[in-house]
Amino acid sequence: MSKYTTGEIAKLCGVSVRTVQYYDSRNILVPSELSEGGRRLYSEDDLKRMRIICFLREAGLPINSIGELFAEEHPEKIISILLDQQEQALREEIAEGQKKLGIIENIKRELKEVENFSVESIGDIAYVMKNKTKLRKMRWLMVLTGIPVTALQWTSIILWITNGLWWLFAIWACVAIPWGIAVSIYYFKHVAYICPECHEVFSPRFKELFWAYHTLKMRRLTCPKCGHNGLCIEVYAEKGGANNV
Amino acid sequence: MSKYTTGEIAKLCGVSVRTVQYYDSRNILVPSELSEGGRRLYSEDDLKRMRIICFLREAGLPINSIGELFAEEHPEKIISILLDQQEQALREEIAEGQKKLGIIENIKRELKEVENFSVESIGDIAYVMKNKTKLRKMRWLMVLTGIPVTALQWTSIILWITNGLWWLFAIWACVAIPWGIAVSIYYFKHVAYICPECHEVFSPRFKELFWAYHTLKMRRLTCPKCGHNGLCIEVYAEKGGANNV
DNA sequence: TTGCTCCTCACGTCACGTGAGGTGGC
DNA sequence: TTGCTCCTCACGTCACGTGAGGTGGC
Repeated sequence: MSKYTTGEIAKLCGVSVRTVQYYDSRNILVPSELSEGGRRLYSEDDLKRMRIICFLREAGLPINSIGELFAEEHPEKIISILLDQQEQALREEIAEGQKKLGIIENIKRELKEVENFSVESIGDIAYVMKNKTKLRKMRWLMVLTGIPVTALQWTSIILWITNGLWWLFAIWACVAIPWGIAVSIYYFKHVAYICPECHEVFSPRFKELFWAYHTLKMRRLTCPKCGHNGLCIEVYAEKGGANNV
Repeated sequence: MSKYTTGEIAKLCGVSVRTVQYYDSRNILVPSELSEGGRRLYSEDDLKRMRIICFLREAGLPINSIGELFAEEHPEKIISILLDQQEQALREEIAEGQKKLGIIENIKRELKEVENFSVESIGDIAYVMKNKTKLRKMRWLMVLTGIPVTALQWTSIILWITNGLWWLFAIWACVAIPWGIAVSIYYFKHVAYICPECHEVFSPRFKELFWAYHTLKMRRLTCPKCGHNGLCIEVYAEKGGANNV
């Protein structure tokens, strides 16, 4: 019967000598014999067992579980539980990793649009990302409530042209003007802006907001804190005031 | 200027008090003030910084990297490097997780076909899995080399029936019989079997092998080690003999 | 005065890696 | 005798969690 030394077991299983020693100390794989000089001697069965241990470790099973499996009289009872648990854990781990990856990719994308980068810009990106869905929801809500108004607008215009039916357009005007004001107020109450200079989140005056130059995501405003005038990113305004984020 | 205690910072950022204290000890977020009683007092800026730290931690960045980012005079130089590194690391982590998941699923599938489960059965599964591609390759090789022989067979049979061309079939027989023998020898030289009882990997005699009852993956054989007779899983025979796996 | 919060050690986690200093075995 | 392998401590990793024992602040 051939005997293997620590180093041989390690090489045959593709692990370090330290790992083999560690499994001994943790009672996962205790050598079946010790030499007179105190060296570990492993049997053929030990090698087989080590191969099984390494295989299960490749699947990510913790060594304690592997140890329990070997200690158990009826391993068939716990093996499937262990595998199910590990599968569950791995799925969560992967999902976690993908979530992190998503955050990284988001940061990278947003980073491209930042001009004067400082560490605080990351705070702005965090703010934008966390409220992105809320802002999007609100914008969609506005588009959807706008559809009937727009439909009425075109219907009334067409009827005016084709049938000379002018009063439908008058009704539309009576509806659309208050609707436009209400919507604007609602919208401006629920958005805030981030100063690219001092990274303050602020809600500007309605008047400034209304007339300011803007793109889809930004608006040229003056920061009430540092006085900087520039393009500010639009975000959803958290309840409780802009400062109390 | 409002000041926050450790507990307030923790609650506002959704972490534990211990975490806030830990970031202080690691110089990631040192409170801007200490009370006379030695309690940590955090400013508004500290809170903002903590938010950024927590956000970057959500992306999985190590706190040391976050600390460097804040220490750096030109963070724009290292932020993209850090993000790229982290993205790379996450992709590897996810790939690693998926590999482990694949192993788990494989074990589960193979486990269903095992009757008398013992821990050693996992060793068998490992063996089967590691040599699966080799075995599959060999089987495909045999099928592919068999195609011209089979083509010749049918061509000759058809020509014999339709044109009375008997000698083509005779040629086929002269080719096919040695071919069959050669292929069988080659095949049986490259496969081994695992005893379901003692988990020994063995290569049986050609005669026993040839006549034994078999399915696609198993063959009824007698184990030379323990004498057990039963269905043994077919595996690829590792070079250097079956025992020296 | 009484809860509540906060403070500082200090150990534990998980599976080893990495020396240090010494020795077995060919 | 000389390399090579192996041995046992013992600390380090990473980001905290979890007590223990004591104190600040309303």
